[in-house]
Amino acid sequence: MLRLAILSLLANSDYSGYDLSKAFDASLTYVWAASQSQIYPELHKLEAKGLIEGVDVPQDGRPDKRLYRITDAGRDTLVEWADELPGTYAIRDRFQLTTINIGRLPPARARELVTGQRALLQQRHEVLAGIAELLESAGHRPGEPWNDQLGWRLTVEAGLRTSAAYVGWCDWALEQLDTSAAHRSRKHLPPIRP
Amino acid sequence: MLRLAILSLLANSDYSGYDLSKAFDASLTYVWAASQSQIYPELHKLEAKGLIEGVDVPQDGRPDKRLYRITDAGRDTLVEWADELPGTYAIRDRFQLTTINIGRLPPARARELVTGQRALLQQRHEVLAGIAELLESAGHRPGEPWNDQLGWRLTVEAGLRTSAAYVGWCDWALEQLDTSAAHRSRKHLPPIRP
DNA sequence: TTCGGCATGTAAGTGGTTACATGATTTC
DNA sequence: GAAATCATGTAACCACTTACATGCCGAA
Repeated sequence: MLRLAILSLLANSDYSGYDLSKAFDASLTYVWAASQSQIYPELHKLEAKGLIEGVDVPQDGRPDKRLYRITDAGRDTLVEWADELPGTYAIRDRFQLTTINIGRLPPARARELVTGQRALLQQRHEVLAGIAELLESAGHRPGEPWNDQLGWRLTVEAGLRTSAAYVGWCDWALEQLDTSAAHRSRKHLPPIRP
Repeated sequence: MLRLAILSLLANSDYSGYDLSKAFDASLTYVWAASQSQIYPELHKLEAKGLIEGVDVPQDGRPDKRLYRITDAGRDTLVEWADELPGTYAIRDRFQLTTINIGRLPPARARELVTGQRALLQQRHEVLAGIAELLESAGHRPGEPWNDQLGWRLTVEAGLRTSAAYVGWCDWALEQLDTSAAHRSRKHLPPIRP
């Protein structure tokens, strides 16, 4: 699916491999993570298929680069790939595997882990909020007439809502952990009565 | 991370490879998807490491099976693996790659895709709600004293909240698509004035 | 002079998917 | 008689990660 992600970016503007990698880290990571070392080989494959074309751009003061542009065939293929309704929705959330076993850890450590995850998600939410503002100031606001770019705003909103929900869950989970831990300590350390 | 997922299940009860695969499809899929063909080799690896041990159980009327049980070393390793705070949170949401490009599709098709995704997430939410009820009737309710299994309820709640948020997003997205599509048709088909 | 940024890559390894193979039993 | 369920697996392939290699520039 990396190809779909790359074409989605190249459909808006030209990129070098390096710039693509930056663009992934800056925004697309929140939907589809990709590492540098994946991107270069994928660009070669896309060019071999004629979906993008690269031009060598000499630069002075810094290394030359190869700028890629999407072709007409590339745009057609992008639409084809996007136009598939997936029959399943598979997630893999590493942190939830920890959560399942969180009761095997000491309460203090359990708290630490959830707090850490909360920070990650909170930060993600802030970055996405920034992107949403940028998009809005660039004219991508709800209610726009139908156009090619309209999907970006929707995707950012999905990220905002799911990360907000996740942060909310973290807070709820912390409360749960605290009450459960309290029950245990009450059992083990009953209050002293003079 | 599949090992973590498998050990998490085996920590609660014994399973054959086949049963594990079923258990994944029935519940863990919503956190960590795994296919049959992955599970068998992984079980061999875990047994070779001494984290689980298998016993051949002869059966009549159906093929013999090999039941796996977690070892003490396995429980220790499970806790070690669970006790890692991840520094990043990488998602890969295929549908959002479609969403980015949804403005390139005809409005009717765009609607169809979001509606399809909504159905998937709605179903996921219902299955998770069923699991939550099961857990609660089995005594896994919020406020329980600290225990090994307490994480399951938390994980199910995370699934409930994120899928609910996703369904909410789908509804919002459908509204957005409708208003954008309406703007377009108003442009192309201005109202007739006698 | 050392580090970070720009720019492009390779190699080795891990993780995961899809499809297939086998074979008995039960259900439609 | 065909299909689904139980049960275990293999093989080929694709996707992704981590680590490394190269080389030049500018800033601290």
